[in-house]
Amino acid sequence: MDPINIKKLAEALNLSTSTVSRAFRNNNDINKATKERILARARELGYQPNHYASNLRERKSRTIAVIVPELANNFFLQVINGLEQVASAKGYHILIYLTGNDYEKEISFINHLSNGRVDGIMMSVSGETASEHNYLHKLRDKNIPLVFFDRIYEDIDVPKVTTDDYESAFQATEHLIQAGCRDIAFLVINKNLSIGKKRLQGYQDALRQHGLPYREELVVDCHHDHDPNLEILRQALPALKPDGLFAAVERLAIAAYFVCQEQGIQIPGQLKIISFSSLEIAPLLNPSLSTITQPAFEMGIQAATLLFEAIDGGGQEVKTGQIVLKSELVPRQSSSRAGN
Amino acid sequence: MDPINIKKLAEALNLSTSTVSRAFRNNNDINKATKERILARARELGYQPNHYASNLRERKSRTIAVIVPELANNFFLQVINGLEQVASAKGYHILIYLTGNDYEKEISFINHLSNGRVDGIMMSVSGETASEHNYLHKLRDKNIPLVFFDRIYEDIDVPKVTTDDYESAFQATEHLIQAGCRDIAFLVINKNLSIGKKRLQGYQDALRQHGLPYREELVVDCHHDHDPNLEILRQALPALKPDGLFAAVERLAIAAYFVCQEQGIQIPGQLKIISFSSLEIAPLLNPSLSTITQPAFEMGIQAATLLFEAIDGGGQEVKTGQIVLKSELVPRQSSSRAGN
DNA sequence: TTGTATGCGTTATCAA
DNA sequence: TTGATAACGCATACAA
Repeated sequence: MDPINIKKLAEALNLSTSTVSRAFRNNNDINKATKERILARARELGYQPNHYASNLRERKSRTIAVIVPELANNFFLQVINGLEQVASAKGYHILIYLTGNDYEKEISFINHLSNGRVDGIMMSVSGETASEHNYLHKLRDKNIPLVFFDRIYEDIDVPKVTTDDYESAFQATEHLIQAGCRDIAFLVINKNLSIGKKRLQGYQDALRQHGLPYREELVVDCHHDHDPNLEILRQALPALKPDGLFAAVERLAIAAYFVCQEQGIQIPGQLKIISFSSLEIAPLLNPSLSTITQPAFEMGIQAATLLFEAIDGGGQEVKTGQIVLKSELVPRQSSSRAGN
Repeated sequence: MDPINIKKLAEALNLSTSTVSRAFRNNNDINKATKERILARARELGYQPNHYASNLRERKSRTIAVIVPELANNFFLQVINGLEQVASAKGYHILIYLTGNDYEKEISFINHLSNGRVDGIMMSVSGETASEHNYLHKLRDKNIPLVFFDRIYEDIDVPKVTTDDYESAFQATEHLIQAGCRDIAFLVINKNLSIGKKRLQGYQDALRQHGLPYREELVVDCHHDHDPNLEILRQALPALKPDGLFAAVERLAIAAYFVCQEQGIQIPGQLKIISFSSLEIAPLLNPSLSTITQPAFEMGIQAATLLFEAIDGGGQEVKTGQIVLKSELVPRQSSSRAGN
């Protein structure tokens, strides 16, 4: 098939390309009847305006990018679901990029995307707070709005949507203390990353406030991947013999469950566990898992809304506020007082 | 900032746009030194070739679309992960579209994508086999390759990647029978959809082969959404009193677990359960869930590979074969013989 | 209400 | 090895 384009369609209708073009936009400078005629014929010939040509002309892509560390994670999934709802309602398309927690990849994506490929970017960052973020300035220079969610760089002045990480971590730790724990391990992937840091602080402050010592060895540095985490915990649990465990990320609680199963450690009898988690089936685990649940879907909606405000606002008055959503602590069996 | 483009960069370097353009492609018709100089200056000025202009010119988008019914599903997640691995290795970008199991949306996406927006499409279909699929012919007319995975339309002649649904369903049913079940319920969302149909057949044939009657009332039609499923099962379980339950989709097993918990039905004592599922934490459920696990990641890789073969092959010799991957039955406590 | 002409930023062809 | 030019398909300013 030779491809159909606006010119051929115009010829077939004995009209000019401008008129045809007008039929496909909400342009009122066109006769209703001709518009109908054009659309009818277009359907017949299978014509659709070429997206790339339109974008080139309009300098608008109607596309946004979402950059996340990974997909195999209920949290990001739900966020993307929220984003999708907002985006598709506005007729926007979504490009998805996975950094795999690789900082270099993040830089590469951003560079790639700063060429007008997208109208805006939503990102949960992969790198460490300490690292250089100059590559992000390019976006500002090019007027491409950026919104952070969950994992953020604090030194970059863009709109951010997070949850109350510090407070939730404080509560979670307090919850374990009140359940009778004294030696509470904190599992974290990167305690220098935005969220890891905040959650660590909440953990520390809760200990302090309840007169418990902060013991650095109880902070267990974990990995992004499952198998190394199993190894780490196989060593750490017998060595540290904690009676409480607070996981900063769902995946770490899962690993802990597996290792407890292996080593015959009773939850919550010998070890009480609570974790940040977006797992819908937390109640079905053995034992059911106490969670701090972040409003992930809502977060996607909010972040997307901020992003579209920036896009529609023409990048002029860039809002740079931070929205903090509340997480919910749901106690279940894994952290119940012994005997229950 | 006034935007930088190839022309300005060329001026700044006292070169022609053609030369600059060559520097950004693997074009050997260029002096190594000038190329270096161009790239250096480009970095300095923050120049990146405009994606839309390039695409318009080259008629290649280096972008593919993946259309899935939903995201909140470990299976699709893992498939997309596989796809992403293949695509990013080839420098392709991924657009993601969610149908929400809405057939109309699927049609709309396909129409949208038939304008050259993408170089290829990977889809797990949302509609019923019975419905009209003429909108898909447009893709063929426009030489946009399409590959189906998991949920397919059999009447459309494109490459397909599925798993051995019939055999797995047969095995799963047989597994329950051998565990002592006689009244085995089959939970399915759409028994007319490709996979639902195959799995139903496997279920039926296994019953027959083992001399058990096929009772239509034991086939429970479920919903895509969680809450309605709870309602359905709250009614169905007490009414049917099955001693075995085979869920065609992970989500249905989850719903069954919740309802059993509510109604105090013992798994596996009173009811044995097995389900298609890609849940990594199936071993941690209470009780651990017996699964038929599809090689989802592998499926993503295979489907993406087929897609790129079609894309790179210029859409000429369109392969239309079907790849069938093997699923794995993993027995766990939820279907163990009473007492274990 | 419709048509003409121009350019969006890039790349391919051809000539130098 | 480099440069001039045309074209990709569309949308807008302007003229009719």
